[in-house]
Amino acid sequence: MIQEGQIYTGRVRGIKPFGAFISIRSEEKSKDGLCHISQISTRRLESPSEILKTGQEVFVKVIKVQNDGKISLSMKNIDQSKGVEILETETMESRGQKRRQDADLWELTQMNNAFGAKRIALMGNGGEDPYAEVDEAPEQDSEEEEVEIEVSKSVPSFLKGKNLKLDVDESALTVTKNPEGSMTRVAQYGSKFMSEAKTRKLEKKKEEERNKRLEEKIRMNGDPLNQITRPTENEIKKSAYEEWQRQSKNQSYGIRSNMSIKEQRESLPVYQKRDELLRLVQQNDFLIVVGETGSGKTTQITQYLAEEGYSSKGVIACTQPRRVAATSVAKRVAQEVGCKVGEEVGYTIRFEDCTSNKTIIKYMTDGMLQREALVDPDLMKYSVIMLDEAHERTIATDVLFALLREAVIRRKGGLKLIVTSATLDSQKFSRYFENCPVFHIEGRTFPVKIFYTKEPELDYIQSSIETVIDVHTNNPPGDILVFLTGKEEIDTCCETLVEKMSLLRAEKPHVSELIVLPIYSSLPSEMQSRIFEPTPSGKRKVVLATNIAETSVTIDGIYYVIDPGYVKVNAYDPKLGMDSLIVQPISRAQADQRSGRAGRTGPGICYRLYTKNAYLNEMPANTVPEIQRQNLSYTILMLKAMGIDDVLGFNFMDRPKEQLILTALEELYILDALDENGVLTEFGKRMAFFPMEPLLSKTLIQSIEFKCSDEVITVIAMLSVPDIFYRPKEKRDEADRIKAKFHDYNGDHLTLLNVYNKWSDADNPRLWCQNNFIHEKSMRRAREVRRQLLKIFDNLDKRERQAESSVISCRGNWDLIRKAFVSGFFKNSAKRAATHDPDEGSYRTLVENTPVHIHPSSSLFRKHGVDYVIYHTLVLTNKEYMHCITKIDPKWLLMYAPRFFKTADSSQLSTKKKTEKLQPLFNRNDPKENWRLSKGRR
DNA sequence: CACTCCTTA
Repeated sequence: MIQEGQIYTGRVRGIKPFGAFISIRSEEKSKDGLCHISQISTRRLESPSEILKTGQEVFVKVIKVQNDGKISLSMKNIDQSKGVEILETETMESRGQKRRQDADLWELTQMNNAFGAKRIALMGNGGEDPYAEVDEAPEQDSEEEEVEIEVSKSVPSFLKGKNLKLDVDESALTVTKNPEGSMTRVAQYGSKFMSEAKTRKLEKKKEEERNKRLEEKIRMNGDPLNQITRPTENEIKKSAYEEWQRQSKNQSYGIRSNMSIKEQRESLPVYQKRDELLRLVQQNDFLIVVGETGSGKTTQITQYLAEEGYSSKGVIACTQPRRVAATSVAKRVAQEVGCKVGEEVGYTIRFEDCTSNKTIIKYMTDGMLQREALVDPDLMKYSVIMLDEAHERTIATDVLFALLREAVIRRKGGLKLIVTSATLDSQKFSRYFENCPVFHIEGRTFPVKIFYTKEPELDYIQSSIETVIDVHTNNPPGDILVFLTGKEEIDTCCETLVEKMSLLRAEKPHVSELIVLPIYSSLPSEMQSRIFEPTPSGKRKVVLATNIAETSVTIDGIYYVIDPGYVKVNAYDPKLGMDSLIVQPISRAQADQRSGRAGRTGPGICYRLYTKNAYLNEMPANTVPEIQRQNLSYTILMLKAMGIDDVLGFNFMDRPKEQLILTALEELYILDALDENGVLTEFGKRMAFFPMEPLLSKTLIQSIEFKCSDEVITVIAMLSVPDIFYRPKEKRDEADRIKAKFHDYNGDHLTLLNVYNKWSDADNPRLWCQNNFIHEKSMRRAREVRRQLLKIFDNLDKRERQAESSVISCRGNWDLIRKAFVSGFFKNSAKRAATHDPDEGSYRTLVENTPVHIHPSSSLFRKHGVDYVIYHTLVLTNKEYMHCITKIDPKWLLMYAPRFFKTADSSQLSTKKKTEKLQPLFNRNDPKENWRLSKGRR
């Protein structure tokens, strides 16, 4: 018999990313003639493959032999040369030694089926491989048992003494400059017009349902909306085509083709300052460039640097916050240089590396350079890096600020950094970069006349609509751009404008036609591109846009901008782990950016639907940088992976609140990416290989142990793209019905898997998407993410010297997929509220007990018998909604997140429940207690 | 009964 507490010789049977499988020799067979291989896991900083080799003999201590024959092992404090226990006395241990031991602890994990249990037959002297492996069938879930679960977070030593509890005030978003101002109040209460439109819509729907005859009548007479838009749509298309043909013949190439590329380049404002700019670059390692729009900085500065010879010392890089910007600028510059994209001039974005060894000018996304800094912190292949559009302050740019600042200093003149900024914060930028000079290049835009309202507007939707109609009826030709906060507002405004215009034109036939077009990111791209069609003469176009039209999309021919002064901003609440989409007043910088959109093709006018006083006194100067209002766990993991341990002291230009960093650290600790001392674990290192949120990378790695990585890769690819379900206004119900065909009983993660599988099986994927109301673009993107993930898995296998691929299919055992997600997303778990709860259908999160709701788009919406769930994200919009939800068995929380959950206090349980209760409370920190986790699972 | 925007080997 194998004895507890004894040291045995074992043999390493296989090395896993986490640890190893170890088999133990024993004199006697176990009851069923089988001996178990146990899994041993490690938290060392080295990879297990660096410590152990397959076939190697090791000394292990048996901690526990269970009734079913399962064995718990440990290698902690076993002298591997002698096979004896190292006994230490407490007094000898200095604090430092203790710490090192903690970090080196070989942690033991009781093997169970979910973690890839294998049995080996013990054959005696039969001559066959005594270690031949026998796969054990995955255990089916036993019938439901009631378990009460509560959170039992332990605070790691590196976070002890830190204030992890937040004050209520602090957890809420406070970014407004003037919380008492009229704009803030309006933002809080919302538009009366909107809420009225909403109730009107609801009533309308009710009426329609009640009276089918009326519906038929409407159909016979024609829907008022369609009556107006349909004939005009054809007209637009026809005349737009004619217009386009006329323009492409004479005009659109007109100005450009008259000028040679050389002449065009020399006509840019930046050309006048070429020599001065190059002198400053030569004299300084850091340089701030304030380049207004139309100055030519993005396309020219890189070329000047290359002409000046900087390319001989390394690649000249220029970062952009968006993928399209990186590719389109690279194409333009390649044209100017006279090469193909990918030769001397290239670009690198995710999934697309269009560079070669000839490339000397490289445009890339800021996120891409951030990933590159992870591999090479000194960025040795670059001689100059230009952080373009830095005033947008994306998280990647902010991180690069600090990383590049250090890299430039370390490389002592070998690397130059150019940062572009807006006028407003150029001094701040200069101070941060060692008081470097600021270089101004004037832009080339047309003047924009700005009008303010005399009184504060109480309903910005209503006044936007009124202003549009006013401009249309009274002002000379020129298209209108209106900035609204979201899809719902835009749709309602579109409808109202079309209605109002038809009434107006019936009354006053001389009023010209107004073409109303919406644009927001979730609109399919063929609908989006309609805004670029030129306006037929004699008509006017009004584009209702979200802030997508501030930077990402530029529409030619806009002469009027209507700016109500609000945006929807995402503010992450670290305490609740919840994104909040809140309507807020914009910043002054943003207001200026918006008005600038009127002056691109000629002098323009901007109507600001707020007072000048509000602009000056209620609006903050700058938008709060993203790094101060997002979940930072991915960013912090990257920093840790770069060897930056003191993230609290990291030199951010605008430091995020300590709470935001602390909760990110805590999240990483909970996921086992950080150890007790806040040091990156081997597991965390592996997580950093994946370009995604830590919750996702943890799930991905765990899925190997759950033997369902193939499927989990697909689901995570689907989670990493924008919403795949398309819901056009007219065919909403049909779309919903078709979507329901994909629903899985257990929730949205598996629904996504269904969709992906059906899509990849389809003969004609394009047609399939059309028929099933699915965004084809997102699906193709998901396939790209999937491919990338497969590659990363492959690389990890090579790194771990794994012969077999760790991409494993669960072959239909989809419970394993849900279990894998529990092991990553246990933090995002919620429990159905008690049935007597007044708010029926609501849930409460296990971590903070926040009331939350199932989003109506979920396949679990209004489903019964769903008591425990995990969710992908929590977003506060109209309500606190969980998005992408999957039903789970609460026992899984105990099994796969044992450091985080425990069963509820036994005194609260009924006697019946007590007998069924899975586990007594145990000491999570004692490896000897780990065996309890899977006891009772038979 | 429902969605600001963007990115990441």
